[in-house]
Amino acid sequence: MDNTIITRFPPSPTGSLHVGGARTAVFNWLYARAKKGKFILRFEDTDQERSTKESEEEILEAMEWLGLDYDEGPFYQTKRSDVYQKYADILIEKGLAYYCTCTQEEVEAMREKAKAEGRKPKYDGRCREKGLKKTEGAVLRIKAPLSGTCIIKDVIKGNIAVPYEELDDFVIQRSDGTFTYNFAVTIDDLTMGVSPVIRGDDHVSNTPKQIIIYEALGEKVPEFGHVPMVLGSDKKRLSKRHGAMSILEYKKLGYLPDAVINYIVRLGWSYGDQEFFTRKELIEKFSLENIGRSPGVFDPEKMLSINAEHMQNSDDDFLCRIISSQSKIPVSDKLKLAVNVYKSRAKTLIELEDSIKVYFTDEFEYSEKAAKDNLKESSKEILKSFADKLGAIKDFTHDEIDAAFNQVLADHEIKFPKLAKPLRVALTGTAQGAGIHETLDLTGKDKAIERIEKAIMWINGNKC
RNA sequence: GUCCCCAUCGUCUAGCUCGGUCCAGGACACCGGCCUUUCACGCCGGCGACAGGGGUUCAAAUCCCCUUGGGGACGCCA
Repeated sequence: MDNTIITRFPPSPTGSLHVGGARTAVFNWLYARAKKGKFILRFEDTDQERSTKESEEEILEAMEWLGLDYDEGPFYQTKRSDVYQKYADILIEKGLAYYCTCTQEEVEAMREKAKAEGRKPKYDGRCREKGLKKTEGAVLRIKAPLSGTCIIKDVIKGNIAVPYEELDDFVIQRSDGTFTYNFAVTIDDLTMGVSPVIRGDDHVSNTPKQIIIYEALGEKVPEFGHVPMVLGSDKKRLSKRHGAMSILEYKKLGYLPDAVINYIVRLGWSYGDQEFFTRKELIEKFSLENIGRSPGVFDPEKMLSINAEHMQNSDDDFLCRIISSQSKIPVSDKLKLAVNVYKSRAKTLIELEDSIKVYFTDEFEYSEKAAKDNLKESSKEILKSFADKLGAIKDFTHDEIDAAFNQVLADHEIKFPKLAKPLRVALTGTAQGAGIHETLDLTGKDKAIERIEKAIMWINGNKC
């Protein structure tokens, strides 16, 4: 018809969207966006036992959070059996599919035997030429080529050759009338015009089966792109214990969706030495050719640091809105200032919120060590005289504050840190954080005096 | 067992298509230092890899073969 690129993401709603799944979703989405094509969402829910509505909703929510919008769907395989039946009938008519009445036990026995003889475990095709009619308990099998080689044209891995002898006459329709995964996927991709089919590495061995179906139907075989798996730190397939939790967990942990996408894409794909990408840049620069061929290990630390980088590069207003919605602190110039000053000190949105909330509440505690080291008897007078000077200030400007600093410093014959450090602890409860001017600005004059007095009381109380 | 895929610092990777510019570059982590009232940020420097063995070649991380290692798949699951 036309050359529009159509990609798809086909999760089975049997669990949440985790890192690996999200990555193939992102690759498909990016490629469609990069090529100005279409991105389709399709739920492969033919496994009625394990599919749940909750999983479906969670996947939808995760995709929305990541900003992976789709142009068509979501489609549901369970609602498309009539389409599959139509194509199965074509195959039967062409004599390229046949009914088989072997029991599962019989087939299992064949496989055991073949295995024992050192051959590939497979169905031996005993019903292939029997011309059996459809009967209770019969399955529909495809007539697979007996010889020759299947060439998978893979845009990522290059051509892959698999001898047809490796495959058997696999089942395309179960005895209960439902269709198997390989058949449903193929018909879906075919009828939805999907190409390239971008999916995980673990599907390469399914691909020859699907090619057999396309060819039996006399249809054009799409292009494939198999992306390598994501591994855990032990080089084993990623699982919960490696931190392969739901992608939504990262939202809870305070990650930015763009950072998650950046990390996930860069794991297995590269663009020279560049590490940091905005979503826009990714769409501009993404290409299938630059996806690597080897599996990659998921590194939570690197993802964290990419997130920190995205935080730093984020617009203050944008960060402000997120912090406000997650913390109930209303958006204000003060919040914006706080975000601006603290965003380079936080690796996640949660850390950011934690570090600035002291400016929006009167309830905060001194960190034990910070108080012990800085709120000492010797700091009392210094703090006291600074509070007095502050009280006398007319304009709460940096110049006036500096003047107050200098006076206190001169009066007590001390260096700046002797005042600044206890002051920061008095104002924020911790020994580290923003510069003292920013800290004062965020606290406000009256609150600053109040907190200094509170700190002095604390020193007095602590003494006894 | 059989088939398929893969192999550069601890990890993600550049380089491999067109062998020499690579005694291998960047990033995370780690270790020093600078900046600085603190902590971050930033900047500078350090540590650290072509799995092994054979070829081909004047020359190999780059091409070929073998070995080893890792991953995946062999269902009326997806």
